[in-house]
Amino acid sequence: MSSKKESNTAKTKSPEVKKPDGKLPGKGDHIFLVDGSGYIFRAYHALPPLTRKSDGLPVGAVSGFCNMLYKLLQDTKDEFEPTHLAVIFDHSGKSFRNELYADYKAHRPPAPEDLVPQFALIRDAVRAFDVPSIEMEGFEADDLIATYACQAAANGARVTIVSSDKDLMQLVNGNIDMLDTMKLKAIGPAEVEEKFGVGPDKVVDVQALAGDSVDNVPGVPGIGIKTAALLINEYGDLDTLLERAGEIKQKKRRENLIEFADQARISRDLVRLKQDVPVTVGLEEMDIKTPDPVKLIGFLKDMEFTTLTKRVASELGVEADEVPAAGEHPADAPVIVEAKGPTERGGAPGAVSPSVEAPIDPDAYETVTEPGALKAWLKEAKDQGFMALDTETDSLDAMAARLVGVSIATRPGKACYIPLQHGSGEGLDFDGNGTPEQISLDEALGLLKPVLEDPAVLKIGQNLKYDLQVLKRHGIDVAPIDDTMLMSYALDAGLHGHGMDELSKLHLGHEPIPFKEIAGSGKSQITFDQVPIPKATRYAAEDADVTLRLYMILKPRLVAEKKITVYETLERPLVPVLVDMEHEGVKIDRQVLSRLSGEFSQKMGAYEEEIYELAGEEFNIGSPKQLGEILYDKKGLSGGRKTKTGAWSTDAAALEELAAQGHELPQRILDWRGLSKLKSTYTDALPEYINKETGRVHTSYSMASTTTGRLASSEPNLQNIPVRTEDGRRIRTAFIAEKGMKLISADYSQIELRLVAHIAGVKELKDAFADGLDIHAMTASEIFNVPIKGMEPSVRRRAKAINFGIIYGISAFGLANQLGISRSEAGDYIDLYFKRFPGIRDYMESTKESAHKNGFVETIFGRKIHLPEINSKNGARRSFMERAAINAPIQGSAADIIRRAMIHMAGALSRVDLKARMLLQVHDELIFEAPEKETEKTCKLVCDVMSKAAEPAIALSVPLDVEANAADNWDEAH
DNA sequence: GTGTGGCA
DNA sequence: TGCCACAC
Repeated sequence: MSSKKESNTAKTKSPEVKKPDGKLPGKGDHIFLVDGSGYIFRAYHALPPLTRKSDGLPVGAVSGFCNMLYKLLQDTKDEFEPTHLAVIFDHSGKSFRNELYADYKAHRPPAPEDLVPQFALIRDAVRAFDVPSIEMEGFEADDLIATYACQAAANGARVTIVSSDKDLMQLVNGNIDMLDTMKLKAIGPAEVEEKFGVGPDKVVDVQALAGDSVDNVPGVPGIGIKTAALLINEYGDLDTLLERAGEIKQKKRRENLIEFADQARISRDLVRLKQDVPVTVGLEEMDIKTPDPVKLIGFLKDMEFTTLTKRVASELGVEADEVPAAGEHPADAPVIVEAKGPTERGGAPGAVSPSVEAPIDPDAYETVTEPGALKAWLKEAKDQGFMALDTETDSLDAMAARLVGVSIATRPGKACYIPLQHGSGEGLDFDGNGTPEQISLDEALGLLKPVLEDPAVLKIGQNLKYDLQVLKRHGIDVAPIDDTMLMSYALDAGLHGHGMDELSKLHLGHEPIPFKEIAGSGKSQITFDQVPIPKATRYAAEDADVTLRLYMILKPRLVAEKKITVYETLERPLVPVLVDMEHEGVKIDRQVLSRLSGEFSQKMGAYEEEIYELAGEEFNIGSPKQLGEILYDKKGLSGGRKTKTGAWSTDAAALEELAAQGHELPQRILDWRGLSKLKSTYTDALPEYINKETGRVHTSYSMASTTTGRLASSEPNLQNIPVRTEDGRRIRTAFIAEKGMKLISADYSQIELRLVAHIAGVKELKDAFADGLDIHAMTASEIFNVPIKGMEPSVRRRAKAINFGIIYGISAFGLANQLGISRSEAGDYIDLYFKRFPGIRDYMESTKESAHKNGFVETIFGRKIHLPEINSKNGARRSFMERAAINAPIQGSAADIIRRAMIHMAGALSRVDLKARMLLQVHDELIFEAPEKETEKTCKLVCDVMSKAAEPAIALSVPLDVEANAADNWDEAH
């Protein structure tokens, strides 16, 4: 141990002090386990908000944490002679306790916005101190601490838990104590007894009875810590107490103990810490090491903690000025430290600070063809904790694409391309020596996998969902990730698109090499594996380089513009969820579709004959131009409208008008059109999308193509499968469950109207939803002043149209069209509606006003939707944007809620061990495939997760009702 | 109001 | 490219 002390005062870094000695703590050793999460919150709340001077990055909690950790290391050194130390964090997301009790910690508000980005920085700080930073998915820090404490104590070591969390007091015994560094107070068995009225071994029983409002542990009503201690001291333990509860004299207390016995037992399971977590980091890895001065001081300097930097430097005997600022944060973010202006350039010589502005030069990229070279790139990524990543494939279909190559960027301007399957096509010979030189696919994947799956290496990409999909099919589960496309979306939805080329031009002023230029276009287009490797390197490595540069611009903006929570809660975590859904696909019955297709063509043939007969000639029914001429010019039907291009309008509304006049031809055209659409778009097109390997259809969801936050589905679009007409619904019967499985469809009832009630604060609507009333009938009754009982269906229909109109930012014009009434009549309806629900008019007016003033609106979760043309001089255009402004918070909030539900769902299902897979999302509906035997349980869980999806971020003033049904096909389940 | 896709 | 039709 004395040698340790010497190394603690070593003057410079040397190889041996960095090397862990790997000694397992035993007799005579003293291990310190720091409750990192507790530390973070105390640091955050105890200190005034502090931001980094150069760029405003919030670093208050980081500063407090570093000071505490440093002080701990200093203060304890002489007093306790610690030999081992680790900092243990909660893993984000839920723990196994939510499985026991869904509401566990449900009252916890989300972390403050300016604290969120500091979590990763604090983990970096721990690493900079060369202290192990430990966390595990599914477990809380307390359980890890309990496991390590017991292991070490069993081995004869002394243990000190650095925390003031009362939940950890159950662990205290002769070998284990606690230290509250804030109050500089040691907590031993006596202190525990003072707090709980019982010894540490009975703390769990007392907590089980008393409950905990902070963690939402239910306990037994009417029993606090005092009473609980009294009872436990009298009866010995919880089980005996509950068995003999009948003996208790006080009536209410007796009744509650009997009624809530099970709840007390669940509470005990919640508070009892797990001591057998399958930890992956061993105690021997916690031996105290002297930090590497370059790493530690580099980090502190980068954070701009001047005082602490000086203190640490003098302690380590290093000149702080000689150490460059880290310039980036391992495992999290290469944050730009330098200022933008050219005058700020030319800092300390040798300081390597990545610059987004260094010119982009495709000739500078490296082609990696040797395993050794790949290893070097990956080592750099691992050492710095991040890399930009891009994959090249031979197809745009992620479920069919072959991986052709991978590109990596580690710094702006420093990027490489690793060709993997070039030239495998026939007759290709790029260098005249047979196939191109490249690392074999298997060897490259073997090298890439540990880094791409390393939780300490951040993978940065542009639309990474695609790359994740491809790599998943090659056995690699990439994590953690950051996505520049989604960052741009969280920041700038509505302002512009979020594709790489567009972002590059916009933010970097650089136009990336167009794909066309290397692969050609049209008929002569080649796939990427056929592109000569030098050309491929220029293109592929540039994409990784550009992505990294975009990241360095967009990531700080998320913090500065307070969109980090939107990104972290609604964008980033959805990526792996969608990867799984797309990967899973949905089963489609080919026979059903082909039968329908035949049936539809037969019917269409019959209609065609009839149509030609009525028209007096044969023509292309599918051509609006020809059709208009036949109907209006030839047949001379009246009342035709012209489109803005001057052609006759032949849309459904126009044809329906003609049909209503008693003409037969337009009705037949409508019938024909309906079938034609069903046949071409669905029955004929869908089978083409059945994947050869999986036999299922894998749609692709785009996360950043709507302005409001909705997803969009394409190739094929499974969000517009017919449901309205009988013929259309038959297409849904082709979507089926695997044998032994069922499809479950769960949808939100009236979610957008509920959000209107919540956002606009309309009491009558909120009450109606709370009471489960028929909302359209209720609206009709209110505005037309008729009783709900015995209401005419047409009256309810009108109210329903108005309700929809509200969601869309109603205009008299639109409502008139919808209901087939005059504009003035529609205007009267709207007036009536607003008179009855003035809150909605107020909401619309204030939304428009703020949209005009700010140029954007927001959802209830803070998602921003920009409306750059809201102040357009063109009146029609402006009105259009105003309606979009009214609709966006409603549609967008609903989209946010279902995104949250999807993100929560994956964990919720696996926690209770249900095998169901989420397959599809259709805006307010989620479709699952579940084992027949689990359908009931799955329906319940799905409804539960969906209806609570807004919590705990938002407390909605309306309930979110969800309906779920199971069946063999989608039509019956819906 | 928000999308995707087929067709001329 | 515009029109039309399907979904929520």
